[in-house]
Amino acid sequence: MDQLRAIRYFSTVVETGSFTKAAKVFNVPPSSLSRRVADLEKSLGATLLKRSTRIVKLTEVGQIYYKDVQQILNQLEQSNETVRSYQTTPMGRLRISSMVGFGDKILLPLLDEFSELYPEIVLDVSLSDELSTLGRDDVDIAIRGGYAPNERVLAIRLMDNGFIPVASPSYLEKYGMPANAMELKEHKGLYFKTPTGATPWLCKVDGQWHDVSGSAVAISNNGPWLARKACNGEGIFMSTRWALASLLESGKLQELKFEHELAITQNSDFAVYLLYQKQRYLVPKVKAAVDFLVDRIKVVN
Amino acid sequence: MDQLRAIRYFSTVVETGSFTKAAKVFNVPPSSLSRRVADLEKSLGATLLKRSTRIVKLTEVGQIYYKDVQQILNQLEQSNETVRSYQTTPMGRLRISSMVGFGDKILLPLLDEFSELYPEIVLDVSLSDELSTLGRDDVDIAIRGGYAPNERVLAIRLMDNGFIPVASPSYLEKYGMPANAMELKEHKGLYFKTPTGATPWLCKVDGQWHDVSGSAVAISNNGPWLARKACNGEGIFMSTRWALASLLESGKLQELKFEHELAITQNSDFAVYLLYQKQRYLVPKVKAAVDFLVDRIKVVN
DNA sequence: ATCACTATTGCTTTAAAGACAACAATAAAG
DNA sequence: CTTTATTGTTGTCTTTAAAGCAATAGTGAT
Repeated sequence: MDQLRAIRYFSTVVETGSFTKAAKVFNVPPSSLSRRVADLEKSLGATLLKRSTRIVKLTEVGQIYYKDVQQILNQLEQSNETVRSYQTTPMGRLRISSMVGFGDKILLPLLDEFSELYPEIVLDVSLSDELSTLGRDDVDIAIRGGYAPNERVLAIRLMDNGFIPVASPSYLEKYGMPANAMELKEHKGLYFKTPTGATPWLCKVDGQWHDVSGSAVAISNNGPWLARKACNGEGIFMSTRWALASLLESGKLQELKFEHELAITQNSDFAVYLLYQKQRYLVPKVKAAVDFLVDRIKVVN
Repeated sequence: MDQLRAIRYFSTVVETGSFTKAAKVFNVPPSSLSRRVADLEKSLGATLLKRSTRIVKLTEVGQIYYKDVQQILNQLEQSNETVRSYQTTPMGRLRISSMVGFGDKILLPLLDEFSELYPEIVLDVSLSDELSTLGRDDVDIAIRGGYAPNERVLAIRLMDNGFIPVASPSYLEKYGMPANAMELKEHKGLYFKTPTGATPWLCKVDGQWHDVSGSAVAISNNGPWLARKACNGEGIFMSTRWALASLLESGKLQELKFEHELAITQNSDFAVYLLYQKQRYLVPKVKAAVDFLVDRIKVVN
């Protein structure tokens, strides 16, 4: 029995929820799928699917097996691709996932340039602050802030990701420049929201963390909108230096500096990391992109 | 093409270093292997094996592919086993790996009892302080001290693994009881050696780590031998409380207590962990062993 | 230079999967 | 409650792919 074929059949039967639909995917009669899946079940000594003429659904073991097998198929496909593309020019679909802010400000402009260098690579970019699981094989390269990678995943520190407090000159004129971090509590705040929650204003004094957040004017996961509000003098805003760079340069916002530095998490090592599966570095398109991004971003930085 | 079969052929050709030898493993003529491997290479568009009539060896890509594929075969086999053994009585070979000291003192006695409970399980126990990689699928259950598991691996904290300093009454009579941790520097030391190196005497005072190791009398990875030396009054010894329990109880050794606790690593969370792949918990033999060990050790503790 | 062994190739045989039609079962529609 | 359309399975035939076997060519050791 061709177990792999049987597994592929089983897998798409699960996904389409029907033997006939799955049969169309493979351009074979439904009877083939029925037979192969039956073979597979026989060889495993367990029924994977509960069938009726109208509905097909997974049994308890079936669910387990489907999950496992899904991953195995992915890995096999990746290994095949690694070998197939070995020592060829970079080409094919490259799936990149990035944090929204970083993607807008830094990644996408770089990728335009990258596309010119490697026209045979088709970029498939997803911007999201939800941390996709990576290693679960749905992405070639991921860019995340302070993500703890597992052993199969390599992390390259791209740039610092420290948050700095800023406000517009008009705001500071109206409400005064806070003399120290503690005074921030009396100010108005525009808060950036990550998937793990809002980002408070924290300050470490004598080894002790203090929450110095002011009253909230607005909370959002949309950085530019908050930045505009900050420019309008609606409050103090904390964001990354790179996201604020242009506004700082034009003078629309200015950085607030304190004796004790601010942060938005007690985790000290807040940085932007580029993540990829280390074995995938052998695939030319992945290697090209990793090398390119690391080089460019480290130079800029 | 039955890719899986081709991969299995390829894999054992690599392992036996010969098409003919591999053919005997499968009870098929060598020509079959030759053809299937050739098919595989054709489908991958790369040569995996450099053949001459006398010698077969992997190409560069071949090595990569072999490694990947090995793991995939393992995972598939595990998934199949999971389904096959689903809801059967615990049976089959159970591979356990443990640290030497813990194995001798605690694990093996418990396993004797376990064997009586589950006579159909064949135990395959390896004691070693080298941290086997686990998750790389060569072991069902591993017991390790302070191992950082990856996401696929579940870690259950079994018991504390803090090191305590001990010495024989005779030693203390001769050299005096050290009044504080710093004085240890003037004493004689018996040092336990882990695969990552010897274990110094460390002491945290006011948030600052100090090495308070005394002059070395002996260094070994053999705990009992060092313990005997300590009983002979040859020096101060640091080891885990559970390893020293009987000697402490009999009074042959006594614990040295200081205001500032000692440790052998700056890592605070030093404990004995039981590790297993979480999906494997569905396999009855693994579930039986994990449940048994956790229950028994937590009760004792 | 010969010899023993090994991988490959051509051809035949055998086994397994695909194709097609008929059938049985079930959920929705009237 | 019956009909109907759809779906999964089963039987039989066809096609495809792998196994078997014998012969060949190449290579490292004697």
